Amino acid sequence: MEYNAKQLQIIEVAERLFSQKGFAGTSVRDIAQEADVNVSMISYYFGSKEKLIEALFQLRMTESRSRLETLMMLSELSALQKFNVFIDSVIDRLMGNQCFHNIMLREQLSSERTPVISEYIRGLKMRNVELIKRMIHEGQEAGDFRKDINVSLVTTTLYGTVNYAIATQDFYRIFNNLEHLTDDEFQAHLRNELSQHLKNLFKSTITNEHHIQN
Amino acid sequence: MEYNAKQLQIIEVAERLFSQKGFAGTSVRDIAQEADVNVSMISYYFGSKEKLIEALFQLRMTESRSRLETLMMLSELSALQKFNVFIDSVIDRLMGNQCFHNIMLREQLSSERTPVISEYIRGLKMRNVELIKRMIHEGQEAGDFRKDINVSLVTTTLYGTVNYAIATQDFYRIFNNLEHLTDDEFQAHLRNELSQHLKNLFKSTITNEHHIQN
DNA sequence: TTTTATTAAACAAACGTTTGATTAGTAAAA
DNA sequence: TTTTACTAATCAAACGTTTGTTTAATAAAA
Repeated sequence: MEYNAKQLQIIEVAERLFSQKGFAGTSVRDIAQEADVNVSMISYYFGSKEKLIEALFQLRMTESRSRLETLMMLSELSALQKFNVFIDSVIDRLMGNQCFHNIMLREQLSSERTPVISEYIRGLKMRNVELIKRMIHEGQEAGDFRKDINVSLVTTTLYGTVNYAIATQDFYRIFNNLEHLTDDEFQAHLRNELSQHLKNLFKSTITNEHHIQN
Repeated sequence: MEYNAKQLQIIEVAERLFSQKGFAGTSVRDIAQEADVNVSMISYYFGSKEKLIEALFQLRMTESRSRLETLMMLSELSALQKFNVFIDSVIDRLMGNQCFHNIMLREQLSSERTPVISEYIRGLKMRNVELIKRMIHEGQEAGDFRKDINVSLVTTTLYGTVNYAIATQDFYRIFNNLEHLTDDEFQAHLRNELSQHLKNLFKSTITNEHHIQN
C-alpha cells in the first residue's frame, strides 16, 4: 500500500499520540487536530480508527522487515560477535522507533485486542526468537556457547531490558544526574550504556569462558 | 482508608479490566456490570473513575510496603545470597500481582497521565533501586562484587525481564510447547525458569568470580 | 429519625462515523 | 476551444452511541 503525504502525516501523528496516551485514550479528533486535517479524512482514507492503527502496524513492520536476517547470514563473524551485532541492532531499532515500540508493547499487555495486530506481533516475535535460536545453536556447535541456555528467556531479557529502559528513561536520567545533557546526548548515552551492559551480561552467561578456566 | 466488601469488589474488578483493556479502554459501566453493582456506586464510593484507580494504587502499594526492606537488613546472608533472595521476591511480587503490575507498567508507558499515580510509582522505583544499590555496595565492600556495575541497568534488567516475561507468557508457552500444563503448573514453571535464568545471569556478571580465576 | 446504601433515570459532553455540499483538477465530448 | 462529465479531496454539520457523572427517589441500617 502506498500512502500520500497527508496520509503519512495522519499516521505519524497517530503514532505519536497512541504512544503518549494509548489507542483508546486518543480520539480521532485529537489526531485530526494535530495533523491539521478534517476529522472525516481519517475515515475517508483509512476506513476507521481501528484500520488506522492497522495501517500504522503494516507500514512500520514492512519497513523493518528482514534487513537483519541477511546481515546475520553472510557474515564471517564469530557466534559471540554476531550476538553482539544483534544486541546493537535491537537497541537501535527500539530506540530509533520509540513511539511505535511503545505502542507495540502496550498491545502485548492487552489480551488480544485486535487479531490483525496480534498476528503481526506474533510473526515478528517468532522471527526474532528463531534468529536468536539459530545464533545460539551456531555458537554451541562451535563450542563457544554453553549448552544450557534458555533461548526464550535470553530473548525476553534482551527485549525486556531495552523496552523497560526506554519506558523508564526519565527516571534513569534523574537518578543518574544526567539532566545537564541535551536530549540527543542523553539518548546516545543511554544507547551506549545499554549496549555495554547487555554485552557484558550475556557474554559471561552464554559463553563457556569461566567454565573452561575451571 | 478502610474499604467494605462492595468497595473491594469494585476495586478488584476494576483492576482486572484496567489490566486487560487499559484505563481509557474500560468504562465505568463495564466495571459496574462485572462487579454486579449500580453504575452510580462508583461515583458514590470513590468520587470518580480517576479516583478509583488512585484508590487501587494506594491500596496495592501500601499492601506490599517494606516487607522486604526489613528482611534484607537483619539477615546474615552473603551479598550474593541477598541478591538472589531479592530476585525471587521480585518474581513473586510481580507474578503474584500480574494485573496490578500490568497496569503499573502501562502507566509508565504513558507520559505522566496522573500526578498522584506517577508519584506512587516514582516513590516505589526509588525505594527499589536504592535497595539494590545498597545491596551491591555491600557486596563490593566485601570484595565479592565487581566495581563497575551500573545499578540502574541491573535494576532495569531485573524488572524489565520479569515484566516482559509476564507480558509475553502466552507466546513463551506456545514456543516452548508447554500447552499440556495446567495454568497453575505453567505459572510455577515460569517462576522457576525465571528465577534460575536471572540468578545465573547476574551471578556471572556482578561477582568477581571469573576475574579471580584469571 | 437520621444516616447510609442503592436504584433508575437523566444529563451534558465526547465519541467514531456518515452525510451532503463544494472545490479543484482532469478527461471526454461538443 | 469550449463545454460537459467525472473523480478525488476537503469541509462543516449532523448522526446515533457511549462516555462519566449527577439527581431525585426509595430502601435499609443505625
